[in-house]
Amino acid sequence: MNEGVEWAMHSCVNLSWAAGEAVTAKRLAAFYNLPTAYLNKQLQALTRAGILTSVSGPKGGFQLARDPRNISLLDIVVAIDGPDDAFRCTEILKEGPGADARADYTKICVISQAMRGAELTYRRELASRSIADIADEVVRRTPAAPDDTRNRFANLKS
Amino acid sequence: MNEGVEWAMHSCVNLSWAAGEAVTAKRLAAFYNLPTAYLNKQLQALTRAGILTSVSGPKGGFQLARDPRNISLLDIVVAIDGPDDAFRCTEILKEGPGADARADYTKICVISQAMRGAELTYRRELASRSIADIADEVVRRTPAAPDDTRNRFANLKS
DNA sequence: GTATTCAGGACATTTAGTATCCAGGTTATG
DNA sequence: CATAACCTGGATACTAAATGTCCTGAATAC
Repeated sequence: MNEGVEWAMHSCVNLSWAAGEAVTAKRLAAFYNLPTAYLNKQLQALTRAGILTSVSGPKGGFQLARDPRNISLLDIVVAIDGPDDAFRCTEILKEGPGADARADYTKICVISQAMRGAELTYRRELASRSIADIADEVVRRTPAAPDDTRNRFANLKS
Repeated sequence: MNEGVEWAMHSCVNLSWAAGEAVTAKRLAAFYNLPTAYLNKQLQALTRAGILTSVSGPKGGFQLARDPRNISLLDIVVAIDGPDDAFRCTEILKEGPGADARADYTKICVISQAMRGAELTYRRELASRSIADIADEVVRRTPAAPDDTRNRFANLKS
C-alpha cells in the first residue's frame, strides 16, 4: 500500500482541527517533515476525490470538503491507492481444462470469490471508521492535540 | 499482492485432487500455461513454509504436506507474499508535536490501530477458509473437476 | 503588478515484482 | 554405475510501480 495513505490520513485529522481556515501544502508537509512536492500530489488526489477543497493564491491551501464524520478511512485509501483489490484475479482458469472462454472467472471462480469476500470485510471495516472517530479518540487520549496542532500550523507560517 | 498467490492457491487445490502422488513443477505450470521456472519459485516458498513437501529425482515433484482441511488461504498468502500488513506505519507522529522518541507508534497511533484492525478482519476471514473448503465448493459446482484435473496431469506427462 | 499558492505534466531515482538461466545436489531406473 | 529426471538456490535481467523533484501555467489576495 502506498505510503501516501498514511500521510493523507494524518493530514486529514489535522485539517479537522483547523476547521474554517485553509492550510498550505508546505505547512502540512512541514508538520511531519515530509517532502512538500510529493505530499502535494497526494493532496491533489484527495481534492479530485472530493475529500478536500483547494484554494489557489495567497491565503490559499487545503481544507476538508465535508464534515469529518462523513469521511471514512476507506474514502482515503481509495483516493490515494486506487479502487483495485490487493488480490487481482487473472482468470488462469481460462487456461485450464473445460474452460468457458466467455465466462467471467473474476466473478465465478471460487478462489476469486473467497479473496474478494475477505477484502470486502476489510473495506467494510475501513468504511465504518471516520476521520472524526479517529480525531475523537486522539482527543480522548491526548486532550491537547487539537491546540498543539493549531499552534504548530501557526508556527510553521513561513 | 503477488500474482504467485493466485497460482499457489489453484495449484494447491489441484494437488488436493492428486492425493498420494507427487506432481512436477513442469506439469503444474503446464496446467495453466504458467512460466515453469517462476512457478517453481513459488512452490519452493510453499515448501519452505511447510505447506508442500518436495521430492527430487525421477518420480519426484510436489504434494500437499498435510490435510487440505488444515491449509488455509492465509497460510498461502503469508508463504508467498510475506507476513507484512499492506498498510505499513512509518511512525510519522515521531516528527510531530509532543512526540515521545521512545514510544512505539506502530502500537499506539490511533490510525495505525484502525488499519491494523481492518487487516485483522481480513486475515481472520482468510484463515477461516481452507483449501478443502474451496475444493469442496468447486466439486459441488463442477463434479467432474477432480477427474478432469487428474486426467490433465496424466496427459501432461512430457 | 507582484507574490503566493495550487494544478499537473515531465522527468529521475529507487524498489519490488516478474521472469530466465545455470550449477549443484538428489533419486529412480536400467 | 551411469544416466536422466527433478528439486534447490543463487545470479542476473527486465519491467512496472512507488517515490521524489522540477518547472510551467493558472488563480487569487494584497
